[in-house]
Amino acid sequence: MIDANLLRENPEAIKASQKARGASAELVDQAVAADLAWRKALAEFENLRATQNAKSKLVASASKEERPALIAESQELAASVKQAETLASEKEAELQKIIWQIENVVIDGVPVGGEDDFVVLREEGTKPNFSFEPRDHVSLGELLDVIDIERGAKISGSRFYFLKGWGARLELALMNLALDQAANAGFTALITPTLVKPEVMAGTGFLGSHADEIYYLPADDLYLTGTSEVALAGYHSDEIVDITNGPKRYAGWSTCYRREAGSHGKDTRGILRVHQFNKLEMFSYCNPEDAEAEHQRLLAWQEEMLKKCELPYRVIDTAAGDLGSSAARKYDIEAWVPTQGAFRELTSTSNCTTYQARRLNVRYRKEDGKTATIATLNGTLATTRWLVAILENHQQEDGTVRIPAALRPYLGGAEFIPVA
RNA sequence: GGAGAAUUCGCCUAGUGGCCUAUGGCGCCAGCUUGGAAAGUUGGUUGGGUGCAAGCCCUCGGGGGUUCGAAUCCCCCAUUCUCCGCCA
Repeated sequence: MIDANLLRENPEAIKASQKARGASAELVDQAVAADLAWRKALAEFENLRATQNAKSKLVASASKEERPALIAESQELAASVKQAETLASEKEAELQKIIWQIENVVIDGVPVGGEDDFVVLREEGTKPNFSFEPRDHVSLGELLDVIDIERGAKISGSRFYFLKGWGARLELALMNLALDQAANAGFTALITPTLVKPEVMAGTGFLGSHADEIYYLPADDLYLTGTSEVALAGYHSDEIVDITNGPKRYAGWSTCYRREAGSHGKDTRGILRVHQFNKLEMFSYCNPEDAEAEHQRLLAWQEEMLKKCELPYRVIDTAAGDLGSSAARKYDIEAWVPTQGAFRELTSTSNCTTYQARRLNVRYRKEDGKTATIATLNGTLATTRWLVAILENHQQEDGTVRIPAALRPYLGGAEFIPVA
């Protein structure tokens, strides 16, 4: 949710942001009008209520003779108070409905445009130079017997798979490497619920335009989360978080579920785009003034992981039109996928500023003792998709895959994944 | 799935229709005291909304209701605990 003060003081800034995203600027005008209407109705109700409270108080101390007249007066008042209260809450609901649709205000400097208008910030690592025809991760998966897509489809349908043998171990190794890195950096590890209530899903901003990507269980009115970000953001909802000693950081591990409703025919081969995968997510609650610096720190930790996995990558600054509704800025790291001759997204880190926290009512205490809305940020540290890049970039001519040195301690010291 | 109990300001707790503008303790903050501390003592200590402000309104798990007036009475929901049943 955007800041009501900003709406009152500088609606033009919000309009400009909405335009940059390709979202509705008209919503902002509607919100300003609804805000005025609500405050007017609220003032009327509160004045009536104050009168009623005063009269009620008189009843208690009134004499027997005075009482009936006072009660009669109050009775009359009660009806108009109720009416005014109803009107005020209707106006508030109207305002909320509009204001919740307005997306986060984009940070200055974010590239304008849509999906293809990202800016490449840097490119790191060396792309492998194969002296043979490289196999894609599906072929390698079969050859090494580490990914079983056929049986995944047999029991669950398309976009499901089994990780098997060294494949299963490799994923756990990757997750553990990431978790250790995060823990050493001061993150608190969390294994999160993957079914959440509607208000939490809505609070994190996922029920907007992406609602059809989410699995929903109507019998229980619960949503399956597509990222542990949902649970991590909800973790401190309705709380005042202590960040006097710096940002509160969590490393959340969970299985993630995505319907991929809008992506039929896209990345149908292999495990690049699947309905279920595992992810280790960094999440940070911090002072809003520190949010942009924290964003850079999250990005640096992500790059550290990419380097440990010895993957060539580039960092992109996502354009305004491609940001999620909660994000004010987003950096993606894309790893080189040799058989596609392309960079593919392995991580994403978003600065949600105070937008998400305001919806979920997460605050911190300022130095003057007053409370204020906190800032939230998130970023991927490892996902199942990384296996694609690791397998393809580190393959040898004989089909074996060299294990990056940083992962070996988690795989009993093995240096290669052998052919099955 | 069935039966019962509970939910009060960080924690514990008092409170059965108006004097609740919510009691007391712990913790925390500030003052006094002290060479400094502890102890003692005095005061403060839930949050939110609105308004230029004074102020006003809301907040006793959440939402409705009864009433001139609800922490208190009624209904629904959530969560926790206990017991029974079922199950991995």
